[in-house]
Amino acid sequence: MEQELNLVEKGRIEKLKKLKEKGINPFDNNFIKRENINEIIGEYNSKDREFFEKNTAGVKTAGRILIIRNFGKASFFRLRDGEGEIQCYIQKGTVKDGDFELFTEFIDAGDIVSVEGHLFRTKTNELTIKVERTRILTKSILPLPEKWHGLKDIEARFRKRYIDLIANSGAREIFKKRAQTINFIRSFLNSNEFLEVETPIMQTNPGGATARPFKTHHNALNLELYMRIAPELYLKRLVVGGFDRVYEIGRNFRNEGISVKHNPEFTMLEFYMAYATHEYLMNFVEGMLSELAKHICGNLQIDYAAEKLDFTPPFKRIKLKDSLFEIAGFKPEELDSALKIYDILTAKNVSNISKNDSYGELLTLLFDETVEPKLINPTFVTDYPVESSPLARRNDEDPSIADRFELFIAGREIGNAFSELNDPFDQEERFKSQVDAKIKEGLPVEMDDDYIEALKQGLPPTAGCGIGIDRIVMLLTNSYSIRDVILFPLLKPVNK
RNA sequence: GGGCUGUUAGCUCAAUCGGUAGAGCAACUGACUCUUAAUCAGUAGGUCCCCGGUUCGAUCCCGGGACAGCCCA
Repeated sequence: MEQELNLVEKGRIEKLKKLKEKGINPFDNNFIKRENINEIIGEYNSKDREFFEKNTAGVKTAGRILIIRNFGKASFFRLRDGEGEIQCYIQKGTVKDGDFELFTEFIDAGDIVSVEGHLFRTKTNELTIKVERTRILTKSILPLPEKWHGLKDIEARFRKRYIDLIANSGAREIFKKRAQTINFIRSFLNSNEFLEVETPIMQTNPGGATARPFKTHHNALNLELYMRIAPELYLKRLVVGGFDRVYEIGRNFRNEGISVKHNPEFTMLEFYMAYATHEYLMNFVEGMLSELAKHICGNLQIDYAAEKLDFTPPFKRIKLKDSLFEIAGFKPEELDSALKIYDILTAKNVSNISKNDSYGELLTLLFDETVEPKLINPTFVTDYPVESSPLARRNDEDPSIADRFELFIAGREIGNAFSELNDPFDQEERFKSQVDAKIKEGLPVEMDDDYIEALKQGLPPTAGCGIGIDRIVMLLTNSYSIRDVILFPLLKPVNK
């Protein structure tokens, strides 16, 4: 608060005082709009000049002034509300005596004002409100960013997202599309008889994925709690309970690195469908995403960075091992033992590998390294080794692979799905080895006995799928960084 | 975690091979009743990210730190 005020602030505070002296509240309330700006545009944009000469199109709206162009005895300004933007024109003579001077003296770009008047078309045929009454609703004390370049500074855009949203229409568009994406997915699932549910975010035993959780504490119970890393195990309990189709769209938390692809909190869709298989879900996901792309982008082909992504179904499908041959170009004899793969990975400087890793785990790592970045168009990869799929059902013909697929788009993992393992004894065994492995990594896990008990109660044959919403929104909005699609991404605080 | 880059006026950016900085927009004053980044004339505005060091003198050189971006692991 002791900071030096800049000149603009000083001037605005001076205006504030003068307004108060005149009995005008610069932080007014009690204005009800009759119409939003996009309603005005929707109704009158098609009407020509003659229409406005013959008819009086009265409007009463409000918004933030973006820019003012002043001409002595007249003034143009642009007004924006939540959805729309329109030009206004105020002229000495068309407003009450003294109101024009009040406007030019005290109103600045950035202020929020109400506007009442009639529509007309300017010389250049722009739909414009001729202002007859205007009132300041909120005085803005801080200046807007530069009108032409907007707010460019990446850090400032994230820290002060409200300015980014005022100044950069691209940012507004991204978050509208984000909302539309979630709405679309929700209604798609609802219309397929899925039930939306909410499961615990604070958990005593974080499971359903391999990741470091955030820790928190409940005071009254004196209980260590973790922020969930996935909702999976709770959602499947609900399928046991008889909700055959459930989904949750919600925040997960992973206490790991931050990158253009990772934010510590991110949004996932997980849905579970009883009496379905992972094969069935591939078709289902394909349908959902292609309709989503069409709904959001108006097209099945969308631009992403330098790539063109084609969401036309059917998506390419390939077995994990085949992809190493066909896409990465390995020869079968190069990958016929764990040791050989280990050597290839070591040569590629891949860290976090060990000679004790199983053939399947190494194969998956090699896939991540060599195939994943090349999967540009939507591609389902199937036949994952069972070792890297601890919650997935074993394939009936080949028990070394899981009935699972992952979906890749633009070189990134977008979704992960499988036929759920519902054999409580197999699950218990796999949990045990998973728990051992996690403990070795120092992760806080224990056996989820309650989940095993739920499976003993009987989980119907079920398939489930998780889709990263942030990453989907990145694709649909051509965003390079996850931070562009999260309103308030995590940043370190700046110490003063 | 490592490497590279950046941080200068409210915003977008210059400049200074070491002599305390400049433009456009925004602001302020004046002119202007159809503009579209309005125009014209003028004025004011700076902890050059922070802390040390070298130096007669540091925004610039050196060391440390903060935050951010990109790349790598």
